[in-house]
Amino acid sequence: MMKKMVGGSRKVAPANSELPKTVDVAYRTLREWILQGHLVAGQSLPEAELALQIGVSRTPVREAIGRLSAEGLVVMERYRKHVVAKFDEDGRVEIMELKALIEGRAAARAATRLDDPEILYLRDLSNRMERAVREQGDAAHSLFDELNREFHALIWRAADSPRGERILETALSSPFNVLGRLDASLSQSMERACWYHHEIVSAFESRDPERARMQMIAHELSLITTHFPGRS
Amino acid sequence: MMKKMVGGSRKVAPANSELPKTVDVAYRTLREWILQGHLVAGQSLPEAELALQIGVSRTPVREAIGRLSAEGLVVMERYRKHVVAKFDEDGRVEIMELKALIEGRAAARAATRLDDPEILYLRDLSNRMERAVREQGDAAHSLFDELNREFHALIWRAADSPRGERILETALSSPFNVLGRLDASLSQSMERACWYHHEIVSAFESRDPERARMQMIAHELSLITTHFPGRS
DNA sequence: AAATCCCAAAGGGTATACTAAAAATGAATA
DNA sequence: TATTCATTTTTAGTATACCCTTTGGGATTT
Repeated sequence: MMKKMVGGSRKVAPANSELPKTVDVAYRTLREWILQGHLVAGQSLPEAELALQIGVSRTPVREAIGRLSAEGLVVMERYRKHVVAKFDEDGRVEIMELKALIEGRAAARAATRLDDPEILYLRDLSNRMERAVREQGDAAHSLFDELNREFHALIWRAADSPRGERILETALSSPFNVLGRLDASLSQSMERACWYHHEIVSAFESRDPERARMQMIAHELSLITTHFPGRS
Repeated sequence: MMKKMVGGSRKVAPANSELPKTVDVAYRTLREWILQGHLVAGQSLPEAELALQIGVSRTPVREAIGRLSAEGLVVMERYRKHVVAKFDEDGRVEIMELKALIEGRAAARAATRLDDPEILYLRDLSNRMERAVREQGDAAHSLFDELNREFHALIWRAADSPRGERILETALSSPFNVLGRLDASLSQSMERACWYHHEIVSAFESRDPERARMQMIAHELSLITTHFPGRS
């Protein structure tokens, strides 16, 4: 059989070196779609179709799915068919517990590493979150989310624990970690979170690692009760 | 055309062939090479050459490297060149601390989930490890390693925490977790491990999750002192 | 002689062709 | 009509061609 002239793209990618790799585009896009719920649990992930939708070829889509599979957000069903992972209640609780442990360690480390201005800033963030909830109620959600992210991000930066951080944002990221999923008593759960935030900042002010750890763990575990009221 | 598939598959799976994918071969091979030290830290990973050595094409090698990169065992240097990750002392300690937390949780869960025969078997394993060290000294190393693996594996099985287990064996696996790396006082560190093993089993016998957690954490953290004597 | 530039080699990134296996579809028969 | 078998279609796995950027050595220039 004669070898044919295969492959080779006529219209090949731009010549910009700072251009994001298409595999990263595919990865971020798919991850976003899964976390946002545009791709629901159990849904299959046909490579060709996704490639078409994202606007790249199958290869980067494949690699992206491989990475998501390594992270646990995608699993292989029977005979090599990739589907969006479905998390049962046990799985969600497991993730939240592991998250609590790792975030607790980050808080403990941060307690001895945050400097005074950073702690002041955390107190400020905490106050702003509380004010937002008090004044706007449920409507404070998106602002609260942003401040909350900043709060935790600053703690992680001080914790100086890159591997822990990476585990958190890959293996332990999940669509249900966002507070916004609570359909009922949203402002109540935000109020509770504010309380824990204040306690955590107080522990930082005392430079007390174990107190910071415990409050952070309690904070994270409280989300389990919020999401799964019937849980022990 | 818009017809729903009424039939579905009544006939379930004919004999599944389950042949080994080359990407898995590449992944396991590279992982092994890195963990065994055949590929040293900082060494570059030329796709074409590795593909040739492993006996597959570049594509599966690429995917394997991508997964290893997601796990942190491989990093991208400047201009998209993949190299074996190098772990400094801080990185190793960080991994061991995270490992301690997660194994501690597994022990706590196992304490209420192990049944009597399993606990008896753990006691037996613990005794056999101790005897091996007492009778053979440093030479007990490989036997000790095997029994130790079995010990921890049984705890993990009882813990019923698949995500925690997976995090441990991907993000937290590293070449330096093996006890065998200690050039000096190997039998001493094995003796110490035996002591902790006995304590852990005792905690299981008392069905005391927090005691099991603490002993397991202490066990894992003791490895830090063993590997890095100067560490606080 | 040192610095610079050019060209070629090397290697990674992407797209696509090819292959094989499983699911879907249709046909044939009881 | 329902079941089973064969064919088609779809899709994942793999290999490879071709693109681009980087890099290093040697030639040229100052």
